[in-house]
Amino acid sequence: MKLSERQKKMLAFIAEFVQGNNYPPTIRQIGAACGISSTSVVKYNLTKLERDELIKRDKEVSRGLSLDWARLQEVGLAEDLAGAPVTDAGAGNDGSSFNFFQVPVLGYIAAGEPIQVETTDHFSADEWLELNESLFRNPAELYALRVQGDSMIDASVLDGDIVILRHQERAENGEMVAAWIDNQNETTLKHFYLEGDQVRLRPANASYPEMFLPAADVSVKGKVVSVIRQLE
Amino acid sequence: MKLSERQKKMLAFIAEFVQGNNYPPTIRQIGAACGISSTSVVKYNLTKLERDELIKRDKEVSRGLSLDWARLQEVGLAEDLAGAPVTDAGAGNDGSSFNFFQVPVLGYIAAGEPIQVETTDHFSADEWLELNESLFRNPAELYALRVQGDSMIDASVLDGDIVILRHQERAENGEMVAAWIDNQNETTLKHFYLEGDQVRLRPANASYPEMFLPAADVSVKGKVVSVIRQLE
DNA sequence: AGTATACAAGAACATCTGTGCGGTGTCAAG
DNA sequence: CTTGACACCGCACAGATGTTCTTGTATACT
Repeated sequence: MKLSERQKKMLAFIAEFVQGNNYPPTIRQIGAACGISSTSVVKYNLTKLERDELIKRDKEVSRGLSLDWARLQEVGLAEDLAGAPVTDAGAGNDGSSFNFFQVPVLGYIAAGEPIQVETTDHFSADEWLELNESLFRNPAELYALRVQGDSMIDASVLDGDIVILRHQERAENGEMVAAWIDNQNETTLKHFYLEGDQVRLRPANASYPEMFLPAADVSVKGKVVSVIRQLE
Repeated sequence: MKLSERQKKMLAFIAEFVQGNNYPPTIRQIGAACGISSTSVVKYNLTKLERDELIKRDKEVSRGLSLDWARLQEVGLAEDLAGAPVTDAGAGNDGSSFNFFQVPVLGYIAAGEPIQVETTDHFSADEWLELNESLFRNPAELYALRVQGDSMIDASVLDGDIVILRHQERAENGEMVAAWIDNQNETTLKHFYLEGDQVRLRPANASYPEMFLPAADVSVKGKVVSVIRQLE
């Protein structure tokens, strides 16, 4: 499955629009935002996206579409979309009288061996955390992942914890990040170090090896800003 | 501000519909679900709700409405809307709710040497956490404390973490609790073990000693149900 | 060349959907 | 009794919106 630039743009716009308006855009709005003059072309691409199960659509229903965050996470797109900056016009002004906000829980991330992100049964597409705004800045850039594995145990991040990440492409050395490894199609949770043109991904567990990769093969998907653990 | 039964039903239906579909219902769908035959009546009541700022509406936009959960919470309606199924037209039901609540952060608790803490005065709480109800049951019993010290570090609870506790007098052996030590007027965070008529309070850090006390001198103030850490 | 496939445009079409307006019944105030 | 606000109903209508049909342009493969 390969997405065209246009389709990615559509996904980004939908994500952004929904976040700003609390309801999805119309075909024509998508077209306008993505520079597509014809409604049929939008539908054409929407159908593609639906075939890939990246979105869900209710036929003949106005604004009857929603993103499938589980799948998006699976193909490594969710992180980009979740932190999408709200730039475009038309997207909403919400009164922002909210003093709390929602953070999408996108799925699982490997803290042990990098694993294919599986978004099978455990994860319901719309799981959200509600957080107090005072604790975070720029909540729109946040998303959450459930930790799978124990490789970050020495950093006091345990299997099953929820990590909250801020979407960003760059990280300082030593920060805990979600890193996407290109040729392995995997996202993993590690300490990040840029050393020349190499990236070192360090687990916080002596029984796991460090990973050394060409910087070009690693993209930072976000930085961990919070850890939440449920004990009961 | 007083809402009619019909308006409450409409709110409940909207909440439920959005939960199940990820997009809002149309005026006609609301009407059908709430036993309103006329679209204008729906609009009539919708306008009322918007005047009270319980919902937000974009005029001339299909499905252009959204609930203002902040306000709903404010007027104490959020709880009612959470699980209330609307009998008529079934939208997807979904156990999860949008309910959230506040947990008072009461102060500091010692994870090293015991220090004094006040656990009764909710109103002087210097800070509140906003949490999603889906994560917890019986939120009224919850409160939070900031951890001071590193004696629980082996349990992955660090200095500065916030622990959320459920208020309860009893604990199972091994659970992490906030324990009040009578003759010292102190509360401390420890693993709890009842051994005969003695209580053993075990830190999760080899450099701190266990405490052995008469059961009569120790009262459990609550059990840790969650740990939250801010990294930035 | 011939054919199949992916992508795109534009216009016509069929619904969907919010709005507006006239009308009904109730109820309390004048 | 009359008046007026309030809650409600039906219905017509315009504008919003998804779908479909036809046409055109590339590209890859036979």
